[in-house]
Amino acid sequence: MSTRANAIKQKLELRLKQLLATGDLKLPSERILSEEFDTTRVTIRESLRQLEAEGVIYRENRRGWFIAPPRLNYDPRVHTKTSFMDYARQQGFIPRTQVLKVTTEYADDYVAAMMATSPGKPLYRIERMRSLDGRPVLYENILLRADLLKGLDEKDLSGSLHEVIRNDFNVKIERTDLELTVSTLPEKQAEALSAPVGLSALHFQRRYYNEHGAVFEFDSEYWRHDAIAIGFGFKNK
Amino acid sequence: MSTRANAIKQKLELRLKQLLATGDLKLPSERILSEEFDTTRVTIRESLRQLEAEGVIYRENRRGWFIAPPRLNYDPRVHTKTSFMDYARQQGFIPRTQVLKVTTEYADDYVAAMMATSPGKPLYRIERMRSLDGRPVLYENILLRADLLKGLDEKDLSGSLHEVIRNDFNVKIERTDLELTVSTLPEKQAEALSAPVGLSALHFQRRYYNEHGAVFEFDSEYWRHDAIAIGFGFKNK
DNA sequence: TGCGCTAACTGGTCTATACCAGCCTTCACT
DNA sequence: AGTGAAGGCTGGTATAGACCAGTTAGCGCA
Repeated sequence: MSTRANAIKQKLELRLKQLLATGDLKLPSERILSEEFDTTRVTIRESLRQLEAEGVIYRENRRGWFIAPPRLNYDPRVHTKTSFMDYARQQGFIPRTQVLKVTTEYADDYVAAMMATSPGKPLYRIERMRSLDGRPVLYENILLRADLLKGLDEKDLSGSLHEVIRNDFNVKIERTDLELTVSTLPEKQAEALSAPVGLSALHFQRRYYNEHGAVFEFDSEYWRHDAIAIGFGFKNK
Repeated sequence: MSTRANAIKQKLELRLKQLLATGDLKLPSERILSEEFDTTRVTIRESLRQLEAEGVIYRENRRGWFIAPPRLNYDPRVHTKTSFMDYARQQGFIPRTQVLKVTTEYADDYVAAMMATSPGKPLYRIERMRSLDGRPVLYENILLRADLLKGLDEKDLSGSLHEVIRNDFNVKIERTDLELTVSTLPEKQAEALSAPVGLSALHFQRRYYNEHGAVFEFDSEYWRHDAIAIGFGFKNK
């Protein structure tokens, strides 16, 4: 394209390479960049937004723009077998899980439908935030059937949830299904991740079935779009 | 949030419901909206961009903003078995495939590495665009080992590619791996889809292996982010 | 009736400017 | 040395206005 913003974007990409070479991960401020490229902040921001949407750079609220770290490679199918903590470490990240809230509630119509159960069923709700190398990347909202997992809310939930379920409860994870869409971070999630509201995000919805075909867990996860690459392989029958 | 753009976004969501109720899928123009909400086009556009990023609305170049149609539900694992045409029709869409370009070329270093073969190998390159109900949603760039699929470039490629491979060639699709990231539409892809450059997109990279473990096909696909929901289920071993 | 030009309308891009809100460094005082 | 207030930095949001480039509908002429 021959737009101003696009030309600037390409020049910025060169600058990023230079920065990376010197090990500097912080970009100059928008005002400095707009002087350097002889344009206004609005246009510079347009270029920066493009690079942000590509996952090349990201911003921290009122602190500045930074070069994006490598993505976590993620196979959604191993979620039940290998914990987040484990495979993040395998890829050289320092992962952390923070439990934000654990509550008990009762299924409303929507949740009851999603979990194929009846409204009013008691549920545990767990909200967690996970980070890589100190950078928050994932917000999860987990709903669990309290009648099938009584006492789970008093366990240590800062590690692998499925390890806890496997070890301390008589529930077998038989089947999983998931839906994945590209959306944006809602307000609450954005705040928890200290990310701008409306940042592009990958939204997972997951259902876990026990050996009797009942949904005992229903998750909603928001990942920063620039923090993750989904990858997996399979045999063709 | 208490920002102006966010308040307007919420009001817009109400307007969208009203429009949907009357069956009208076109939004009023930005100028009219900015008068209606007593603000400037810049702010209105910010609200519209948010809704666009969520996949609620989309725009057609210099024609206006429209309410987004339902997403195609897509299981990336059935790609080899069921064709795009078939499962789109199953979900009530009218699909169309348009072959943009078919060329022969030789593997460069990057492609050779991705296909685990040597540079210089002859390849067919197929570029296709696919649409649902007349709306372009997918751009694909397919690279195929010409030595393993000699003559493929002269077949009818406007239907299922893997059906052609299955029926007319002695190549068995044994295994697939794929990587999926959120990115944006590059210039060429955006043009082919008549979409704005930089629109959020789902980027697939796929590798197909034959029964001898060789990569005979390497794909790069860009989907409009608002046109697709990835969904699948699996058993936990 | 049908064709072609025109003019109005659409979003796309850009300038220039202003003020707000949170972060961070500096420096003076204890 | 430790503490705390101040001020300058950052991005975040908003206004007002301009011109560009395709789209579309309408009008007048053949």
